[in-house]
Amino acid sequence: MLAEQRKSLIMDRLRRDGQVVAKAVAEELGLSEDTIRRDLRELAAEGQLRRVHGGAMPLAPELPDFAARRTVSPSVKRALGRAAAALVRPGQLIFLDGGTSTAEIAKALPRDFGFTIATHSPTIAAELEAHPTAEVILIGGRLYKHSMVAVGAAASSQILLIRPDLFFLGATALHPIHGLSTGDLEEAAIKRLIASRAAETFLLATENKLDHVSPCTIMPVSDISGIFVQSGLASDRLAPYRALGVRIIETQADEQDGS
Amino acid sequence: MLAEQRKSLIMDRLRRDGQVVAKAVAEELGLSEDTIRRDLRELAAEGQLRRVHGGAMPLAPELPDFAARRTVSPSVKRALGRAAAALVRPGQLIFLDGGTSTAEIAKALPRDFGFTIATHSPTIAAELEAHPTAEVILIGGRLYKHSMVAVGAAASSQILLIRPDLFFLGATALHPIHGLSTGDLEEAAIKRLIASRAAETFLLATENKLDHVSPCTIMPVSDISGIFVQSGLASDRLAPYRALGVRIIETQADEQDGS
DNA sequence: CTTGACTCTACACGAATTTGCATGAATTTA
DNA sequence: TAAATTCATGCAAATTCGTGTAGAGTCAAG
Repeated sequence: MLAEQRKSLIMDRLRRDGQVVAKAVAEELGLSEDTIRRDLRELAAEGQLRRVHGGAMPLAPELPDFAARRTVSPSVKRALGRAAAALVRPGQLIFLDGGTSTAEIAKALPRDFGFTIATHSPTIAAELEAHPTAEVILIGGRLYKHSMVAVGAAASSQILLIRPDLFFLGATALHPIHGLSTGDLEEAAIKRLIASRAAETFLLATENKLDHVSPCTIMPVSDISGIFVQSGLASDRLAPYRALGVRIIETQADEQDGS
Repeated sequence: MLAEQRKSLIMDRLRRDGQVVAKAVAEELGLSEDTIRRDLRELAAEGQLRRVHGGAMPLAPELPDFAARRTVSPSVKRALGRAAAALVRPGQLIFLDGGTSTAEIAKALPRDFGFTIATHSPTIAAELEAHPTAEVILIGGRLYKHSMVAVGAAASSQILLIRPDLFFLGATALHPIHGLSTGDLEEAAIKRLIASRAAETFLLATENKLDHVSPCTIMPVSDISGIFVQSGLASDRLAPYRALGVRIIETQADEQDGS
């Protein structure tokens, strides 16, 4: 185990969990706490993290807006992201929608083979900067600030030039009768367009999206191939969706809930 | 076994695993560790990887490269960014190039009136999420990972649809005779195209860019309207540029030097 | 075919780095 | 206040590093 490798693992944990506990890392890696403490000290000296008693914290106390949205269900979204990323196969073209759930997919993408990611979210694209093997296609257009995705005619015309194998979609609301919906008309149009181009479309849905309705309809539930949800939901909540012929993929969140 | 063959195998491993352990490679190939170490040293000298104790790591996983570039002169870049942002007028269309200097412009943009920012850098676009009054146009295309900007035919065709009032440009090198240059051919082409569409083009140049040359030429110095530089440079270093009819805007860094 | 220059590899050895343990100080918790 | 963690430092053992050196292989000129 290389020292640098440890440090990058520590930084990964920090970004993922928002904190790092020295003892936990030491046990996990089978090394002495001294070694981990030394790493933390050096990373702190490099300005990579903030040293605290027992471990370390990120430098910036997380952007308030981002933090607020994260508190919804960070570990659940991670689980959804991991499960979705596992569908990716070498050489495929994957379209990632904007949003915090799909951002988790970007973090969990495999690193041992090549594929192409298309996205109209600059946030997702920036996230992929560190990825070693992913080719990235950025879809441009007028940027809809609230959700940070490109929309409009320019975005549409670029989307028409590609044909993704998989489309991982986020939505504000999901309802068995009213389908997928979101708050902005143009955003809904773009999502619909991407789905029409993609061979398969999958939705990532946290519990708070289920059985809700937002003003702008994206498409009926039957138009998507599958929905990723957290495990442990009552089966009668999922039954109406199953009845529409949609695959429901339940994902297990890891034990350690990030705060 | 040819040396080059070993090196490319090492690079493959690095891309695949995100790390390389000298000892492991030596055993696998039945060679001495010395040989592998030599290869690693040479690859590091070529800028292909980052040498660490026990092996090697990719160049920019944790963005040490980015961090290193920042440490060049954070307060100077802030000063350049502030001065450039001060040129922006209400209602204008501003094109921001990718890079750490132009990112400082994005941070310093006025917040008391409206304007439009176009950029082919998802990093810059993400930076503008928090801006209250800026409209953002994202230029898409194939993402050139190293500098995180969209390039290629798709990007070009979108740029041809807009006509910016100002273009704030970054470059790897600046030379009175050889002009502006950078390391990638496509990146140079995109910069050139944007400049040809913009009414005025301004370069942000930290001291380390002056009187250097990179492989791919962007354009002659005389094609740009002005260059932002830090104050306190020897006047004979700037004279050759002034002689080309280019405005030199000197900017005063603030007292508190970041780190 | 031989010679000489050049390159590459393995081994040797001192220097530098890393790691785990011990100790006493500092901090947190009850 | 007392007990329990956690921390920083010093130290020794192990690993890794860089340089110098010698031997093997390649290539071209003679």
